[in-house]
Order: sequence, then structure tokens, then C-alpha cells
Amino acid sequence: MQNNTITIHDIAAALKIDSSTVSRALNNSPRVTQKTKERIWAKAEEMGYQRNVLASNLRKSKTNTLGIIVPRISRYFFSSAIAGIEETAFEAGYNVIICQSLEKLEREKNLIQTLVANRVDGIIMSISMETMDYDHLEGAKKNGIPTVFFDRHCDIPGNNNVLLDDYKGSFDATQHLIAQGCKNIAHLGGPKSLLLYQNRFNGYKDALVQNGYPFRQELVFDSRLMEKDGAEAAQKILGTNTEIDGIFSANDVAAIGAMQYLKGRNVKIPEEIAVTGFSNGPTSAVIEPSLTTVDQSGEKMGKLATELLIKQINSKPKTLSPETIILEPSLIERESTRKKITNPTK
Amino acid sequence: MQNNTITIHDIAAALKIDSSTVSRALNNSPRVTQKTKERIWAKAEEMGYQRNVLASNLRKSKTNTLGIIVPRISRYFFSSAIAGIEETAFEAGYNVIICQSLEKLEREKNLIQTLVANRVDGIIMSISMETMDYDHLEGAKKNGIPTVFFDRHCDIPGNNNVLLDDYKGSFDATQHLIAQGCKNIAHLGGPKSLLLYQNRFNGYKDALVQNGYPFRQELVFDSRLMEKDGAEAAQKILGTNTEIDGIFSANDVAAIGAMQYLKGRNVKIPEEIAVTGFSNGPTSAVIEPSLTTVDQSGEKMGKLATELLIKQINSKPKTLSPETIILEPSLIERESTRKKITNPTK
DNA sequence: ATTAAGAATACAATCGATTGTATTTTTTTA
DNA sequence: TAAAAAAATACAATCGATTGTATTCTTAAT
Repeated sequence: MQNNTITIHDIAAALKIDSSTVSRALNNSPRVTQKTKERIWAKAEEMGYQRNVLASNLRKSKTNTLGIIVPRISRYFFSSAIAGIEETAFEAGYNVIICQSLEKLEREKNLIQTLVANRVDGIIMSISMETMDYDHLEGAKKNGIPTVFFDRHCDIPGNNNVLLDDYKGSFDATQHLIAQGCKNIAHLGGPKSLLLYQNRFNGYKDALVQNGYPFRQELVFDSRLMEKDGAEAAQKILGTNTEIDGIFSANDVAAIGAMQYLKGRNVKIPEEIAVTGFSNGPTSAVIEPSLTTVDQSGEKMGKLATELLIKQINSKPKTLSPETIILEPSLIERESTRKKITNPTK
Repeated sequence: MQNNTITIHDIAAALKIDSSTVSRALNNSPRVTQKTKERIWAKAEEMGYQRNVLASNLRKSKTNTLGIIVPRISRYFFSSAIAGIEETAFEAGYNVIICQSLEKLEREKNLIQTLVANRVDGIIMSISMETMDYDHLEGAKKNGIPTVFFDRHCDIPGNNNVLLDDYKGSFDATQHLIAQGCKNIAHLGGPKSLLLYQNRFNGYKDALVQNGYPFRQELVFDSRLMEKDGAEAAQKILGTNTEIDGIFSANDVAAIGAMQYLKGRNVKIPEEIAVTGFSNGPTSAVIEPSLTTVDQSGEKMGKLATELLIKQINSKPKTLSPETIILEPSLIERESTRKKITNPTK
């Protein structure tokens, strides 16, 4: 209740020995006899000693804490990535400070500052949609704090990244739409400031071209990919001259927005327009028709990013060379694209 | 790059003054002249000084950090609560350490220990499903760390809580089912170790009784309310002798599991069985038919919990009396319960 | 011009643990 | 048994900022 904070000095005094010996015993140093150690451990237990992590951190200038910056915690992909990060970090004895940029550049700068000031041992982050220049991202590196980018990265050469092969994911998704017989495929794209959306766009484009279809800019609808953006795009799609029969959305949320709008207008999915999303969020399996999408496995990404980061932290003096891990995407085929009869020759 | 860590002593040396003056200037103390302050600020800027938060924390024995423990970060309700917590905390100058108990008691005990050892200024938590005895929850209090429970609380008298009126929420939901003409309403309940599920159960029961319907234990299906639990319960429901025409689930996830199962068995929702959930998660609006549910507004809860906690932190010596905030639930009526013709007299 | 009052700054201890070096104690060897 | 080697423990500085007390420097009052 009161100020009953027991320090190593209290233990030392109680046993009439030096505090340095207590410290070493508590850290199980070989410089203390087993017998003494046991006396100290018993006394520490008895007195209810708890190491003051702050003092320890200051002395060792290590916090055993990782900083995480994501655009928005409540987005499923990010919350599942965080779950993976937290679990891996916890097992390795690290705490995790979590921050959200809310897609604001200013806030992102601020957060990096704060994490540096708090002397986190490393940072895992996914950049905001507003992030175009990367000067502030160097801040952590300059202070010797290793950083791993996941999902939304940027093209600074010496960076560590854990990414999905977004190009392949959207190539496959588009290819799948074509295989289902779609001739005119629209694309709901995200802000091109993010490489990720560039890659998804390129995958879409190349799949069209490689299948002998023309790429048409007027079938691309860029937005921030919120639910209402998807709905608005769907509205525009119905208004175009072209008979659009497929939509490849760069995320699930916009795809769902589009589907809801189309369903409201009695457009048959997939018969009239087939739809694919990207992320494999929890709603994609439940919506009707269920949404074909590309699995992004946030938890696995988080785990890999954390492992990579901890590896970098532990080898800091040796300056381990940076690494980029690229995960293989997998297409989850569901009803929203099932145009063809699966078994034509019964 | 190198060990270019500038301390207040470096600034002091550069200006040939004392480090205590530098410290005071940087904290804008009235004990330093404006002129001196400006010299110091300029120099600090010039030398790229950054306060060592660790040292400061140690001296002040305050970390400006809040600890958060939730069962699972990727559950929508919790991730949105965390979003609310993070935002409020950030504005007030606090960092947030986030941990997940994964519904394990052992891990929960561990995490509290860790947070206490890290000298967080306060804790916000939602207990795990395994938590039956509350001894470990006193740990933080004994160390003088104020704690606020949200959503999943426990009945220790002196606690701070931010809760939904779960009783009323489920009373209203059940009442709504009755108003729609349901005669035999089943309940998918959660572990009764959590007061929250007791309250939801009681609301259900009392609504039945107050409307003159009998409460029947055999219509209550308790589980951990995962999606498959909902599906299993639905299976059992179809197997009972009673003609069940309504389901009140204590959360959305199980409700959705049940709906998916019922849809697979060609049971018409709401005509044959009406369904309501609890939480208003993102999928509830998208599933077909859309799910009637009780809004739980995680973000608001998070915000309120944080404000309450910070209030408690700032008034610690005075021992502000504990507070319990109870939010009013609101029923979101959707298609899954729309049995009655809304306008019988056209 | 001298002293008291007040403002500005310097001194020094402190937060609690860690760690290189010095000293004491024990064990081994000649 | 004395000296050398090895083991165990004690001493003391340090991490960087904060803060109560002491000192110096201004300004005001007599």
C-alpha cells in the first residue's frame, strides 16, 4: 500500500552484504556462490522484491520494448498483425507499444519521435496513406533503432520489409476473373503513393495485357478504399458505356461496399458482375455471395516482422544486412466469382 | 550515427552553466530567466538534444504509460476499444502498452506482473474467460497502480468500471423478439464466470418472464461463443422438440455462426427463426439478412475508460473514490428479426 | 553608499540497478 | 607453513534527469 518499494539495497542491508552482490545474484551471475545466491533469492522473495525495470533500463540503455505504428488499429488486417506481433514479442521478452497514425503524416512523424524518445529497441510499422516523402522515417535509423516495415512499405534501399507479393496476388485474382469469362474488368485502386497499391494495380494491368485484353484507364477507380468509396465506384461502373462484368478491388472493404451497392440495384453477382477483394477479412466469408479474395495473413506477417526485427536488434553492432521477406499470396475462391459451371461435362 | 547522445550535461558544458539550470529551462521552470531559457533552448535545438525519457521516468517514478490487457486484440470490439484508448491516451501525453491474455488466466497473471514491473501509471483491462478468482487483480492495486475494468469486469467492490448496461441490452433485444411475435426464444450464452454474460442471461430471462412466457433452461446453450459454437447450438436447436422461432445470442460471432448453419439448412430467417446478436460488429450489417444486434460502441468505452483512469492517476494521493460508468445500450433493428409487417394497415 | 530582500544560478544528493576494479577470503601448491 | 593462485565479495562510478538547498548576483530601500 504505502511506499513499500524494496530495492536491492534493502536486501543488501538485511543480509549485511553489498548491493552489487545482490544485483549479480538476482541476475544469476557466476561471480556469486550458489550458497549466497540462495540466501539472496530467499530474502528477495521474503521481502517481496521487484526489480525496478526503469532503473535497469536506464543503466543498460535497453528497454525491451518494441514500438508499433499502424494506420488504424481496428482494421482487421492490422489488428491481426498486431496480435501476431504481440505474441511473438511477448515470447521473446519484449513489450509492445502500439500507436496509430490514423493515416495522418503529421501524426506519424510525431509517433516516430515519441518512440525514439522512449528508446524503444526497435520499430515495426506500416506507413500512412499520406506518407509521400520519407525523411522522417530515417529518424529512427539515425538513432540506431532498427526498423521493419510490413505490408505498406516504401522504397528506401537499406530497409527491412515483410511484404505480401501484392503483384502476384492481384495478377492471380485478375487472371481468375478472366478465367471465369470476364471480358471487361474494372479496378478499384488505392492511393498510388503506396507501393502496395501500385503493385496491385500493376498485377491487374499485366494480367489483362498478358491475356490479350486491352488496359483501359477509364476502368480504374482510385480512392481511399473505404466502404462508401466502393459503393461510389460501383455507381460509376453502372453508369459507364462499357459492359463491365468483373471488378477487382484492391481491398475487401471497398469490394464489400461495391457489392452492397450492386445488390441494392439488383445486379446479379457473379452472373452479371463478378467481384474479387483483397485481404480475406472476416466479413468476406459471410457476405452473400461470399467474396473471392486474396489472403493476406496478417498474423503471420506480424510474426515474421517481429522475428526479423529481434534478429536485427540482437546483431546491431555487426550491422546485419537488411532483409526483405515476401510472402506468397493465396487466392481464396468463393461464390462472388463462380461464373463458370465447375463441371461442364457431368 | 555513433553514440551521439546529447545530455543536459553536454548543453550545460557548452554554455558553461549548470545542468540543473538546463533541466529547469527545458521544463520551462519559472526559476530560470527568459533570456537564459532561450539560450538553452537554442543550444539544445542546435545540438539535437532529446530528453532521455528513461532517466526522467526513473527520477520522477512516473512512466506516462498505460497498460492495456484484453483477451484478444483482433476481436473487433477490443480493437475498436483499443483505438479509442490509444487516441485518448495519446492526446493526454500517455503511451500505451498493449497485451492480450488470449483468454488464459496464467497469461493474465503474468501480464499484470509485467505491467507492474514496468511501472505503468495505470491499467485498463477486460478479464479473460478463465478468470474466476480475482487475487491477481489486486496486485496492481497493492502497488498503487489505479486500474479501470471495461466490458468484462468483476465484482470487487472498490473497482473502477466502464460497462455497458448488458442487462438492459439483452432485455431490450429479447423484448424486441417477443414484439416480433416470437414465442419460443433460445439463448446462446457465454461463460457464466463473466458477470457480463450473467447479466445478458438475466436480461433475457426477465424479459421472458415479464411478458408472461416461461423460462426454460433447456433453451439455453452456453459456450465460448465462437462461430462454430453458434453453429453447433443451431444444430441442437433444430433438434429440439420445441418449435424455436427466435434466438438471442450473447454475441454477434455466435449469432453469425448460427445463421450460417440455419441458412445451410434452408431455415428462413427471420420468418422461421428470428436472430439477434450482441456487439454490432462490422459483419452484422453485411450478412444476409442483416443482423439485429445491440451496439456496444467499443471506441466510446475505450475513451471513457481512459479518461476515468487518467483522472484516477492524477488524483492518486487524494484517493478519489472509485467510479462505475454504465453506458446505455442501443438496439440496432435489422432484417434478421423483421417478422411483422411494419405497416399492417396499408 | 550600505545593507536587506529578492532573483538567478550553482551545488550536490537522489532515483535503483549495473559493472569494472579493488580488496578480502579461501583454496591450492611448493 | 608461507606464498601464490583463485574465488568471492566489496567499493565506487555510472546511466541522465530532477530537485531541495546553498550561493552568488541584482535590485531596491534606507
